[in-house]
Amino acid sequence: MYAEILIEYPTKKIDKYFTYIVPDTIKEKIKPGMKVKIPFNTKIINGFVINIKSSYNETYELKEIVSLVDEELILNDELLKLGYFIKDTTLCPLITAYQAMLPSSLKIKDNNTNYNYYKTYIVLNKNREEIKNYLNEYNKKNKQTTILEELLVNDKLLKKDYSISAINALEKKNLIKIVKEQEYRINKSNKKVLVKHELNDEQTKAYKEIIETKNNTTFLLEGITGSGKTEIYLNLINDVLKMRKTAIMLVPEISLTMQIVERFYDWFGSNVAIFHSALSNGEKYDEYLKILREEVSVVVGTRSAIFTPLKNIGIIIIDEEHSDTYKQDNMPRYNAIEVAKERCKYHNAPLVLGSATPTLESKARAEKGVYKHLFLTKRAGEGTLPTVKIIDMVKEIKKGNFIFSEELINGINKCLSNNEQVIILLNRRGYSTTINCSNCGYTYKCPNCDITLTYHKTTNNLRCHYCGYNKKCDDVCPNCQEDALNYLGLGTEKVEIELKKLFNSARIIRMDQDTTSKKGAHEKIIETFKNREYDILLGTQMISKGLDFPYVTLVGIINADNSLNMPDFRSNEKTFSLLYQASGRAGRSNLKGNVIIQTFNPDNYVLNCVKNNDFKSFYKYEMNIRRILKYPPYYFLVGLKIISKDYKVALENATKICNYLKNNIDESSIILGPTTANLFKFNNNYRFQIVIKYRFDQKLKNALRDLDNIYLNENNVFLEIDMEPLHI
DNA sequence: AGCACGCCGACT
DNA sequence: GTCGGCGTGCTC
Repeated sequence: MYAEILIEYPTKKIDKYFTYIVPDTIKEKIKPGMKVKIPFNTKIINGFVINIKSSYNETYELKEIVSLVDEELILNDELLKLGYFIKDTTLCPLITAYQAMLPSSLKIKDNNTNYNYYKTYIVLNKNREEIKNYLNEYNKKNKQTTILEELLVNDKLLKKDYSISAINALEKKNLIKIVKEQEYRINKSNKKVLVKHELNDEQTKAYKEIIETKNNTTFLLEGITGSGKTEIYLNLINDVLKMRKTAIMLVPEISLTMQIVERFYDWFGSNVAIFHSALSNGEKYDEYLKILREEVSVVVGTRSAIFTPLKNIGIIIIDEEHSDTYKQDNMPRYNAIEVAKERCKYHNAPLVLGSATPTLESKARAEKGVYKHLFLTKRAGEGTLPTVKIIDMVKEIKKGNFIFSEELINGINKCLSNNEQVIILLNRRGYSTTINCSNCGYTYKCPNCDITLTYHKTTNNLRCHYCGYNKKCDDVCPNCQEDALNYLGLGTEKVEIELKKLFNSARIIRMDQDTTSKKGAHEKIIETFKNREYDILLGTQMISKGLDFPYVTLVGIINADNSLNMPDFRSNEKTFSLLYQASGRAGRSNLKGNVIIQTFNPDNYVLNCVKNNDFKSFYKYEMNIRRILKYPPYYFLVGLKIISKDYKVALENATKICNYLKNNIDESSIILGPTTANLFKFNNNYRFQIVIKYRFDQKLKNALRDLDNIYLNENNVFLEIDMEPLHI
């Protein structure tokens, strides 16, 4: 018996099967999808079984598998097959696809032996009558008798809570015994008594349409902010469970996971497993085990939760489907939406994509009838859409208001006096975005990357937000030694300081990458703000999505131009969705909401669409641009990056690749470049970029594969291929 | 990826 | 003379 095995190393160079002899001792147990120990070259490493076969035709001598690593953790057939799909669509080494499917604690290269978590209990070793008799005869009170009495009430007690000498004595007398039980680190007991909201007409219609469709259909549920999408999801999953099937629900990121997860626990109790990056390895391991053991039927999680080994999937729901967190930006560069489609096809299950601002791709597909289009146009409950105002900051600055407009200041004051809450959004962290010298014009740049350094006042240093480089701040210009350094641009740190100056009685909390690095920090900020321990929540885009604070009546957006000016073909779309989502945080209860958008481009079409809550017009406008410029959804994209420590080598190879593509792909496809990549220098690597726009190209995939293979053996230049990139 | 092997330069 | 730099090639 022989096994075809993938090696744990995630490189394209050894992306192939290695054949090993299966020793008789594990013949009965070995299955595809198992992790094994194997000799490879000079070391014993981990491998992953793909196929079992009875003969081999290799000419060289084979080695034997050393041992199985875990008999319980097997990737099932569906997921094994899915690995090939990932490899084929993202051009990754097969092993990386399987690595992505496993929680970090179970990754193939992980050598950690045991994540199982045990608790030690004491239980009675005789029946109750015997114990009662014993207590009567004993007729004394001490630690031992207390334990026995408590054990008569409770079946088991945690060993660590009681005196070890008393326990030992009782054990000797054979009255109790010690038992070890495996526990899950996350334990949600049973469901709560539910306050189910009645679905309104629109919700009911959407819900019925989905639940009555018995086959693999993709739905786009386009519902305005606060229209009650989650309520529909919960009802759908509830029905799926009744049919004895399972469900996956994806959410974009942790900051909003907890609010949604709580509702899932309320509905489904211990039938839910959760996955997101803030869980510890042990927690992830436990949640994974619950799924493998078929103890849960609902999984809620971020991107990688799309790979959970649930069987008999009845529905997959992807909330906030426009979120770019669903695409992984390193190997394997998969998009969870595409993976979801594949899994739904396999299980013949519906896929629901939900958003207030779907991607243009999704909306276009829905309009073409590829997806079934469902709408929610009304806020559920009492909420009404907020009133949005655009403030011209050019005029405000003339009045001397550099950061906050008069209108915003008044608005905040009004909120504070009404005991309502405010959210302030600024999509940039740090104190100031650049420091430059007004004497010689010097600007601080990262020595490793082509990017200006951001000044952080709390730590008094300059940081590169890309590679993490940081240095202490100087008092004078390092170039001309003049005391002429200017702090330009605005970050959340500075806004926080200014807010505190202006509203000294207000309680202000800041939420950005710098205040949420610790485990649980997200939840804590959201929780305390929800409990109204703070009046103003200030933060970057992480505060814009999905959160539900009934007492927020004002959302202020500072420097809305920030994201508008990003050098990316999606910048309009990103801006619209960011501002629209942020606006949606206001007025979610019976209190009327207001939104103030501060900008230097008050006439900008995108901003005015946000103002009018008009996704339709924005969509039409942006589709026209995309059509003219031949971008998605009219064309598909491939992004190639050519990376080298040596500028010349990078450029030469980029040009070579471009020529290769011109000769080897369909002439209807458009090749752009080579140009310098968006982040031209990153970590001391020079980066060039080629973009391919295509519609139907039979030759493209092969050409890309060939290129990929050619560049495997290059040591000083790397080729990175990104199929359907979100950013170029 | 990780490691052995091998071929050159600059040290006690 | 030998230690160690990293370029090359192989791994069932």
